[in-house]
Order: sequence, then structure tokens, then C-alpha cells
Amino acid sequence: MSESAEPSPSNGPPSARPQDRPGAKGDEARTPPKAVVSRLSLYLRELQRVLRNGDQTISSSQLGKMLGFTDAQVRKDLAYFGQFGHPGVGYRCEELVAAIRRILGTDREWVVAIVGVGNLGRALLGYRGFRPQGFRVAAAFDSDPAKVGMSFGGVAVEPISSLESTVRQHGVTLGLIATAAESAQGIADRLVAAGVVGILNFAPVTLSLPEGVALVGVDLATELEQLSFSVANRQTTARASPPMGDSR
Amino acid sequence: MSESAEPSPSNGPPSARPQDRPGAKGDEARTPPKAVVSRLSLYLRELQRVLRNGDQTISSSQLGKMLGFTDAQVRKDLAYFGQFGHPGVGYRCEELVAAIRRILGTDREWVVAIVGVGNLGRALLGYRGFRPQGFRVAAAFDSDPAKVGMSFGGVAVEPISSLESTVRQHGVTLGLIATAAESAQGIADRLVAAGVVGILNFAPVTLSLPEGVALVGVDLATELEQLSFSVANRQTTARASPPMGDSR
DNA sequence: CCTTGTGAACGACTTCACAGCC
DNA sequence: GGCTGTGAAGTCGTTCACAAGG
Repeated sequence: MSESAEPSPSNGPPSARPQDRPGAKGDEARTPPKAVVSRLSLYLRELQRVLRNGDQTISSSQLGKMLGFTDAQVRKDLAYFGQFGHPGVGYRCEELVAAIRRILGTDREWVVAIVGVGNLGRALLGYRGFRPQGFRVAAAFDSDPAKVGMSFGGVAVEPISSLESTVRQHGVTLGLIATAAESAQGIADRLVAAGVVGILNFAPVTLSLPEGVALVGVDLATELEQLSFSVANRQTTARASPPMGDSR
Repeated sequence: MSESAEPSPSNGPPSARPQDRPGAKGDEARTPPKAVVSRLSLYLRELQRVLRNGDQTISSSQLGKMLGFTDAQVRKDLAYFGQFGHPGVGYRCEELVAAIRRILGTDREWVVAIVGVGNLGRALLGYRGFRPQGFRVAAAFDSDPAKVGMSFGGVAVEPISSLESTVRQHGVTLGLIATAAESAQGIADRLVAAGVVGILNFAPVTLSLPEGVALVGVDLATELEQLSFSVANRQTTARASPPMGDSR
């Protein structure tokens, strides 16, 4: 699991923001129900697999069964963002993939930087799954002089001192923190100051970030603890990934 | 984020299982509210930090503020499992740490095996954060003959063919899958057949497991997608870690 | 006075069930 | 026939607010 806290006024006031495609006849849903977005990623992954299999369309019940959700849930989730289905037919996979990518914001490329080139940082640098989903790792930093200059996954490790300049130069918008717990907050502050707007934190600490900067945390020990609990209580299946460190 | 689906009858029937400390005057809560368990891990992590800082007690509002939760939420969460607080004082950290570990099941040692010794598998083998939380990595497997025999983090890599025998021999109960997507389901089946009761899946696929086997999934691309969405919609802070692949 | 534990109120999410369309 | 989109109903989880304890 990872973290899942929200800042103090997490669910707070509805704070309806515009931008939610105002016009249109039906005038779609408003607030993006938190859990829905998680499932969107799963739908996307499944749809891409279905496409590779050669199928052109899929129904809400088929998609739901693949992931353990009900058909109604799938339809409701998608309906929050518009009308993507075709009655009597189902959803056209390519169409839906494009729609979900647009919703998630992965229809464009995000430039990411990784801080901390230990075991985990190197694994992230070598991970092939980011690119096809719209994430390009453009830089890596480490405080160990011995690592500076080395390359992993085609990315050269730079000293932490050049974090600000490199982030600005490459237009990095997302930062992955794979440092020791003690350094994480300081690095987060520097990334934010340099213009990063989202952080994926692997360090086992709760980060404090200013409003407007998104945070997702993944704590490996925490994930195992969720497993441990599930096993100790023998629930059928645990949720896939839990929340982790939150801001504030 | 990671996965978060449940099997078909996810929330299904209450299925009150015994073992929930039946007796006692108040007769505590029954069903473990899903999200609560995630937060328990966060409370634990925070409490351990507070303890290292030298503080002996903490109030629900202090603990809540550290994580972005309300004081009521913290108290309710803990109340699901018993009465751990002391009115007028707060919670004694050591006491609460012990209680949470017991609840999560990490007051004993879990023997884990890692399958797939690529970048990610090696990172997991080298991760120092498992041991202190009650997880001991006892074995690692890879299908690449070139890797067999090598050691990472003090664990020797074995061929996949010895998976069953080694799992049984060491009494492995949890399996970490860090293979390519295509191999994951097959490995999961073999792990389960060999007696593993919980799986932490890092491969970007939805696994199907028999009832009774717990599953937690962490998909790195999926986590980044959650970030992307949050940034694109500029919510204050995203949930730390989303759900991922589910079973079924 | 401070802090917990908890019923009750509230709100969010899920499931149901059906009208409409292919 | 199969399937989507959606109001209505129901369930689950969070916040309130207060009684009781130290």
C-alpha cells in the first residue's frame, strides 16, 4: 500500500472549479470522486491489453469482470467524465483508451526527474513501463559523487547541486523521490521550488508540500503490511494498492 | 497508485468472522473498514518516528495533523480495534505501536520470497525497510541462468525450477512478483500452489487468485497516472497511493 | 482543562433497476 | 436481444458534538 491522506481540508468544501466542460446538454458530473480515478488507470491498462489481443469493443460487464468490479460501477465511473459508450455495442476500445488518457492527462508527455539513485532509483531509471504511458525520465540526481557521471537506462546521474538548473532546463514537471527518509523533505522542497508540480514519494516519510503540488506516496513496507493484515484476517482479496504518505 | 479492486463479491456479506476478540464489556467493532487499515500503517510509521524523537505520548489531533487527518478520524480508526487511549493523556506511543503491529499482524515475522531479479527485484532485495517491520526476504528466483547463483542483499538467486521446494523449505508465506507482465500469472499460480498466502504484485497485470489468497498490487505507471490527473486538475494533494491490480 | 470513545448526523460512494437505443 | 446512461435507493465511511475519564 501507499499513503492516501489528504491535506487538512481534504474532502473539505466542494470547491466546484470551472473547467469541467461547462456547456453541453446533459451537463456532466462535477466533482471527480476520488476512487474513480484509481480505477480509471486500471481500466486503461486492461483496455490496452484487450486491444493487443485484437478485440475492438468491450462491454462494461466484461471490463468489470476482469477487474472484479460490477458493470454498473464501470459505467458510473466513466459517466463522470462524459458519454463514451455505444448502447447495444459497448465501448470501442481505442476510443475509450484515448478518452481515459485525456482524462488522466497522459495524452501528453510528462517530463520526470528521479532523485536518489540507490537500488530503487536505478530500478526506476531502468523501468520500461513509464515511456509508453506518457512519462519520460529526463534526469537523475544523487548526492554520492561516486555515482555522478554514471548512466542508468540512458540517463546520466547529476549531482544534487544541479537539481534546480536541470529541472528548469528540461522542463521537469514531476519528481520521483527515491532517497533515504531523512533527505526526502529537503529534496521535495527543492523540487517544488524549481517548479515541479507533482511528487511521487518512495521514501517512508510523510511529506509536507504547499497547496497546489500533488503528492502520491508509495511505501513498500506499508504495502506489505496491508498484505499481512489481509492474510491474518483472510479476506478474499486485498485492495491492490493502499495509500501512503500524504502532505502536511 | 496501485490496484484496489475486490473480487466480485467485494464488500459482499458482512461475513463476521470470530477472532475479533469476542468478549469484553463494550464488544468492539466488527468489520474492518477497508480504508482504516491503510491508515493504520501510516499511524505506525508516524508513531515510530515520534518515538525516535523521544516523545512518549501523542494525542489524536497531533497524530492526525501529521498526516492530514482529523482527530476524530484517528480515534474512530483505532476504536475499530479496541481502546488504546488514555483520556486526558492521549495515546502512549509504545503501547500503540505494539497494538497496531498486532492488528496488522507484523508482531511476528513473515518470510517472503521475491520472484524476478531485474532492476526492481534487485531493489527489493536490497531494501532495508522490510526487516524492521517484520518481513524477512528468504529467497529470490529468476529464470535467467546468468543471474542464478548471484547474490543481492545477502540472498542468493535460485532458478525458477526450485521455487516450489524452496518456498516449502523456508516456509515462505508471502511472495513478491517483480517479473515481466507475461510471466506474472504463471508465477502467481505456482507460488499459491506452493503455499504462499499473500502476493504483492509489481507486474502491470491484473492477477487472478483463488479465494483466500490476499493480493496487493503496485503499478508504477499507474501511480504516475494518478499524479498526472491530480496535477492536471490541480487538486490540493493527491491521495498517497491508489489501488492497483486486483485478483479475479 | 485536556483528551478519549461514540452515537447520531452527514456526506460520499456503490448498487439497483429501468428507460432509451442499437 | 444486448448494452449504455442514470435517477433512486442503499450502503459505507467520515465528521460532529458531547458524555465520561484522568
